[in-house]
Amino acid sequence: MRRRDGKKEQAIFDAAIRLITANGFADTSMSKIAKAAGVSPATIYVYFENKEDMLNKTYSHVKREMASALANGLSPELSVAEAFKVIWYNFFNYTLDNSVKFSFTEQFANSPIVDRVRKEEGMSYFLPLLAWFERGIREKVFRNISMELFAAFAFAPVMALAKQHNCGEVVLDEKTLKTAFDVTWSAITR
Amino acid sequence: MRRRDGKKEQAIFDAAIRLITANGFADTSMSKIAKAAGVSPATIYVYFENKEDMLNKTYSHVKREMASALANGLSPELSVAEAFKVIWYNFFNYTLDNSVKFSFTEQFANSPIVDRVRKEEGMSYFLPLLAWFERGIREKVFRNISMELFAAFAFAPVMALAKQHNCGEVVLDEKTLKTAFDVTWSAITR
Amino acid sequence: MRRRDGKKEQAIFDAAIRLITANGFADTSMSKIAKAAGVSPATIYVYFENKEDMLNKTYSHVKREMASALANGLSPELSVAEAFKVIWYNFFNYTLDNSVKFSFTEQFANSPIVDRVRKEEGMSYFLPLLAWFERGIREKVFRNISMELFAAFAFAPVMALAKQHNCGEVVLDEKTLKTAFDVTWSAITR
Amino acid sequence: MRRRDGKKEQAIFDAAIRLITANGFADTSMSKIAKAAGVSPATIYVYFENKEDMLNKTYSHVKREMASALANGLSPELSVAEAFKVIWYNFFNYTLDNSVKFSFTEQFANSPIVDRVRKEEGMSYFLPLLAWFERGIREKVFRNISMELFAAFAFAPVMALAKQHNCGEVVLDEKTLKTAFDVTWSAITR
DNA sequence: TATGAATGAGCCTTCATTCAT
DNA sequence: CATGAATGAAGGCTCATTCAT
Repeated sequence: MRRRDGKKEQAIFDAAIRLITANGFADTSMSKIAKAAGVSPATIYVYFENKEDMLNKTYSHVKREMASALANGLSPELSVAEAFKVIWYNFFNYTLDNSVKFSFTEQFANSPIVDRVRKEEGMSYFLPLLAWFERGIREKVFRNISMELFAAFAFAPVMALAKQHNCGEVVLDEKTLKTAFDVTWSAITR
Repeated sequence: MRRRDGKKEQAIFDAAIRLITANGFADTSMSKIAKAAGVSPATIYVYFENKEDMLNKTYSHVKREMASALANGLSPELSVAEAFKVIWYNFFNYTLDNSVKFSFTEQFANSPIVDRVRKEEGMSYFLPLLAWFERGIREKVFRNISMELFAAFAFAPVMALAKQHNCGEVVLDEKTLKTAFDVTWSAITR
Repeated sequence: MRRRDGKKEQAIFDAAIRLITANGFADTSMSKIAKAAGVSPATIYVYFENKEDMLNKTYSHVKREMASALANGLSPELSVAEAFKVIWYNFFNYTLDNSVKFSFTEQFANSPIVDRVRKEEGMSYFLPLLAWFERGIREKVFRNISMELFAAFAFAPVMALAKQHNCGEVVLDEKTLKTAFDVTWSAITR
Repeated sequence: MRRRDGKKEQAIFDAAIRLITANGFADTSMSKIAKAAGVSPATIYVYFENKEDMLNKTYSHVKREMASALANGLSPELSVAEAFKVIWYNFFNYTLDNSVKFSFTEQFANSPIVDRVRKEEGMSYFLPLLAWFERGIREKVFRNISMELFAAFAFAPVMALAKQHNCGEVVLDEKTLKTAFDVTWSAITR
């Protein structure tokens, strides 16, 4: 008996992300995903319970990868300011380098298709970053605001710009990026 | 000969916004919209060419209404600072009072379903507000940044918070709102 | 109160013949016919009971016209041979000059859509021509065969050629026509 | 993995031929064909791309069978006269024994529904018979006329009579058949 | 495990016909 | 008489999922 084939699962993930991002969840049939992944439609049901389960697992998969990317280069020796800068640029770079995956997750940010449980699970991957925020408050580097407010001002503008960049509506060069960071910094610090 | 019934069209708009926001575009059948609007499925095709056309026209309809709400209370005598405050609070209030319509438009912000033409048309309704931004730059109230950067920092955080509020993840009381405005203001001004 | 408008009825006939010939009966909607005829769909129901009735009446209309065309130039003084030649060429010319109407009737020759009653009515218009056949038998010009056999050999080949001509598969020049007539003549005469 | 079931395809062919001949193409729904064939509507789409493709393939299927029937009993030793007689009677017998299939093909002889490609493919099955015609010309048995004229006079009357027979308008007994053949023979020979 | 065949349910859309003016 | 709006019914087709191998 063959074991589950990790490569097949990965191929299904990749095909699903690509097709769903391009055409939307409902307009992406299991057959198309199967064909793009090089497997039979029935094979998908070996790895996932059903279409919704496949989406949820794919969503988690991407979110975990994304959270991991954000933490890249962080170390306890860094100052809060340095750490924030690292995270902020990591975020920007991830969205630009992985625009398809980024768009994929954004598509479900306000959608009822991905269930609440998975979304919270997705959030949880980012919790380690939260420690930096709390330290920033304690050290009186950041404004004394709630985490939600902080996140909204620290990352929502980045995401908005990244989306526009991926659509080709805006060009984000080195200088613009620096300006964006400066504005962000002046918003969240005392 | 019967005349076209504006009430029917409005009923279709309302039903479409409500159902599509709740279940997504693809999972909202024309039959369900028709039933919710109290008309026959075929009647929808009297007012719209097809499902996609219905979505596009509904999108425009909502965007126009939204832009109109944002301009409420504006007058040329206001200072830039006053005008911005009016617009910002108008925006916040609209998203809170019309959470369904706001979610509806957000659902298509990064989706290929609503066509580019309609999105640009939707944008155009907001152009009058642009004049205030340009005046703010001229008067050296705002930072000297591009309109895209400005919009990202002035409104993306509001939208992020509004979404969380509508999901029940965050409570936006008077005080929080004031804080949010202050942070925004410190971000975009010199 | 206005009386029924013959021009409208004629316009409906013309549109129906043209569209049904081009696209078939079932693929020609009442709305399309109405639009092509420059009237409202509801207006068609002033002149006809329903779609089937419209087809049947159109069919009769064309058949009567066709029978009339075949008799053109006939007169009692002609010999049987002369009369047959007139009819045969009339038939040929009609099919070539009125290829759309000819195709229209052919479309229903073996179809259950036009009812039996109308088909027999259509046949009846051709009865006057039958007298010439009987006279030809009596005068021992024609073979002593049944009317059905006679019709099959006298006209079926012409129709087959006319159809091919209208499809562009065959070119019928003067010389070919004469040959065709000669072959026909040698088939049906003693 | 299940294998494709030739019996299912044949059942679909049979049901389609029967129903389309009786009610016409447009008035024969895929559901009805499926039910008559004892399969699910969706199953038809396993074997055919769409309704039109199903019709085209069914048409080809019948044409091939028909051409095969016409060649039954032919052998190179036969004289042209003998061979023609064999073919002619084969044709007649086929139309009488397979009146439904014959009507089926006739229904599309002058219709744009079956595409040109399929019609030419259908024609091609009859090409082997063409050799006999050419030999008949060479041996100066047949008149020196084009193939189209030959076909029109050799077979169009047969077809016309067969149709009337199938409608019950004419009875074709042994003697009538012989007469028909004699008339045909006198038409096409010198 | 892996797969292509098979399917019942459902969707978008069209249409012949009627309604109301 | 004339008409555009309105509609219930039906059709072609797709799809998520299961079957049988």
